[in-house]
Amino acid sequence: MNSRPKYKTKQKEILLEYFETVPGQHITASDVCEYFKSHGSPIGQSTIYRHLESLVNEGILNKYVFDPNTPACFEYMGSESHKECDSCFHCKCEKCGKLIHLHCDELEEIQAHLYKEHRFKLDPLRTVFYGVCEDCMKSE
Amino acid sequence: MNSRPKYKTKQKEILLEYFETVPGQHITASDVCEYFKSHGSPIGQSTIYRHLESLVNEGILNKYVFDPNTPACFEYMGSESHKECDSCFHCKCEKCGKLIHLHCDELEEIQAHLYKEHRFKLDPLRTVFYGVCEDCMKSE
DNA sequence: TTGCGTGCAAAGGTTTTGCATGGCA
DNA sequence: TGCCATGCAAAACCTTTGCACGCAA
Repeated sequence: MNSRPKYKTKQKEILLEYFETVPGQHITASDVCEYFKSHGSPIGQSTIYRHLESLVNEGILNKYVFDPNTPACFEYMGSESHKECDSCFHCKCEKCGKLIHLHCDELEEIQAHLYKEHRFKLDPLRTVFYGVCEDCMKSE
Repeated sequence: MNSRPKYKTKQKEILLEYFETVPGQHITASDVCEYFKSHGSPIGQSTIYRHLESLVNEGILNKYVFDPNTPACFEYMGSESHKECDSCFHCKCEKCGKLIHLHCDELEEIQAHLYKEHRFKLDPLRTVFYGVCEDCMKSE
């Protein structure tokens, strides 16, 4: 729905290359900024934000927001559609803030159930399960 | 984990009273601010934010964040413990923004599964399922 | 050459913090 | 009286926007 890129630029190219090296990881805008700064090819932060937005619109990245005043996280979903994470939970620990990927078929059942019984089409990509992770349970 | 209120103050009292009048609705911090300002008993915004945080920690309010740069929403969950919503999904429609309460035993199964198989203690009060509601699916 | 892409700087809006004052117990 | 709670103002924070310059086609 927003500006579709018409030119192929160096910045966009290396940005995508970077994300391809960190599949399944959660990256913030400032992570990206730092990365390119420390690699000798800095990219302006507004450029980064603008690319992140358009990549999200294209479905190449996924965006997660956990709190205001906390940077949003972006995850590379592959340029093909999001097959890999169709069966992937995202769990966020309320104690330590850790983000966990769980690959599990159970999610599909939940999805099917919500759809059949409650007429609600779950979006697994945006849904985050909050709770307490194993490590933090131990130290409680 | 944060400052627990020790004194009973007027501000806290009327804040809770206000939330009791809007069960199931989504209220932002500035909504609260405006409400009390226009009712002749303004409350400092920092006070409001501090109370909102502690009420969330007590489980009396639930907090939803949809985007950074967009105010967080708060929902009254009942002052008694959270019995009523122990078996309650919260589903948020990405299209129309509607919030849906679903009462369903299935959640308990999900909870048990996450705990047993993945060592993750789900917090149903903070977890929101994102997706598309029935009405919006129809009009798609 | 045309106009999109870039990057700096500044604005924008929400939330947090510092600190002095006021109020509960 | 002893602390906690309050509220103002300012800071902090991430993100967006304005605008001039540069670069792809």
